[in-house]
Amino acid sequence: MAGKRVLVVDDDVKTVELVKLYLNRDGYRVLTANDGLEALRQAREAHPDLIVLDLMLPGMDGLDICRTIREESDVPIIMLTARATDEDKLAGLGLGADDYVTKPFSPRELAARVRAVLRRLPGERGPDEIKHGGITVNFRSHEAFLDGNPISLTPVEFKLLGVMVKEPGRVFNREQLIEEALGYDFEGFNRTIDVHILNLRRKLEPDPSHPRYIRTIYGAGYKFLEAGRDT
Amino acid sequence: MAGKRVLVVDDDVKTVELVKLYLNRDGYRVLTANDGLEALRQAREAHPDLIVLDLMLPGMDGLDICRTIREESDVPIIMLTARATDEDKLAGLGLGADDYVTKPFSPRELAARVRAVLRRLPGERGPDEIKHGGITVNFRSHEAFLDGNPISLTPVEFKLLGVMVKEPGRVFNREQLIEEALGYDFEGFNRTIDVHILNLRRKLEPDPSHPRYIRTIYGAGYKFLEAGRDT
DNA sequence: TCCAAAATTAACAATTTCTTAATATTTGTG
DNA sequence: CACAAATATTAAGAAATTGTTAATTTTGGA
Repeated sequence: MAGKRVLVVDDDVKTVELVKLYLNRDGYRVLTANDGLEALRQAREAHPDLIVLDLMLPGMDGLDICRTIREESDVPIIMLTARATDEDKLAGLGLGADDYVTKPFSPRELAARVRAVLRRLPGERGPDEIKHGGITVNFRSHEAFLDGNPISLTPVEFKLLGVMVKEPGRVFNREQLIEEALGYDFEGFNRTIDVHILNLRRKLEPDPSHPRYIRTIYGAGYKFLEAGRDT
Repeated sequence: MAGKRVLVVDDDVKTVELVKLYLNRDGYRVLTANDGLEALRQAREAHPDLIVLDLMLPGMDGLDICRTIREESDVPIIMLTARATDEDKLAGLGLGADDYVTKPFSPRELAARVRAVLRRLPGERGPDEIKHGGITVNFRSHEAFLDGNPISLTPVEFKLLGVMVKEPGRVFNREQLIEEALGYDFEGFNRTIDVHILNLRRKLEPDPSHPRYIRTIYGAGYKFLEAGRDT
């Protein structure tokens, strides 16, 4: 993951610079363009891994740019717009935008969305079903099982488990879990995660006070234990 | 790393001199400015590696300066301010400040933050796992192993070992270890590190009284022995 | 709109870790 | 070898983190 390239297109230089700053901080290489033609040129020549595209552009409309780029490649696009109507949203998504951010936006949130879109890129989507130990998570049917028996999870619980189960052994801190399970626009208390973890454990741990699947890493976060390991 | 340049901007001459003294001591070359216009001129002409910027300036507001500088470069900025409200903090960070210190501040802490910001600049992060001799440190899973067997470390112990293991053979003095493992806002006793090192040794040294991995350098600090060396 | 389920927050308890201080040991030096 | 300075060790109290419960707010559907 050595510095993916992100093309940021907006006619407002300040906006572009602000976004660039935040993306740089996340380790991305940032290309910029201030109008539609320049955006097209960059998209064709540099083949960025993702494009952040303002809907309102001088000369050529953002929707046209989006459509044109879409005809030439599958690069993910995050739309940026002042308008917030559902029609715009649908139009943008219909044209192949992967996400949608309305102005004024927090650069922090945009950066989170860029991370999210790029993260779910490689290999499109993972397998429909993942098994580890006695836990089975089926993303297609949105079901979870413990030793073959279905367990009923709330949406947040399902996402939490899903995120951790995809990378067994990896420690996720609360901020990471919030970003994945509660959404990057969540502004609340990060210990909310604790309660969801607690509820998850009650549903899937044989002995919730001695967790076998979801382990706490003191001072760091939580992780789903890789299968077979018991330490 | 030959003397990075830091621009310090504050209308109070004493403050500037105090900060300059501490930064000089750390080996930085320090430029100074007492008002907004001078700050802008310096920023444009000298291209410093980092700017310490007071929020309250005569003539031009610090936020305006910050915004203007941001339009012209990606130089990291540490905000300095008497106000401490969350809105100010957000405004500053939204404008691209990299860190925030509220007055009155300890010059020691400011210097530490300058080091921290400059350190995380080259960015990215190292490998997920590092091995030396019988020691393995996995940053992804937040685990450490001795000859393949997991050893359970506290957060501070893990950070300490992690820092040293990344640069085997390098001596770290107590202040450096405190900055990395306890945080640059730590105000406590120097010798706290000794206890953590002791506890680390108990967990990972086959014979803690004859350390093989974490060696004491009398009068200097500690180092993680490079693999294969035994002296 | 109203209800039920879910999510979030707040408060307090339980646990783990950190820090300090006091004492012992080791190291370097004249 | 003796002395001073630096480091090691121990144990206890302080601080931080997490677990848990319960009350409140929000959400989504009938």
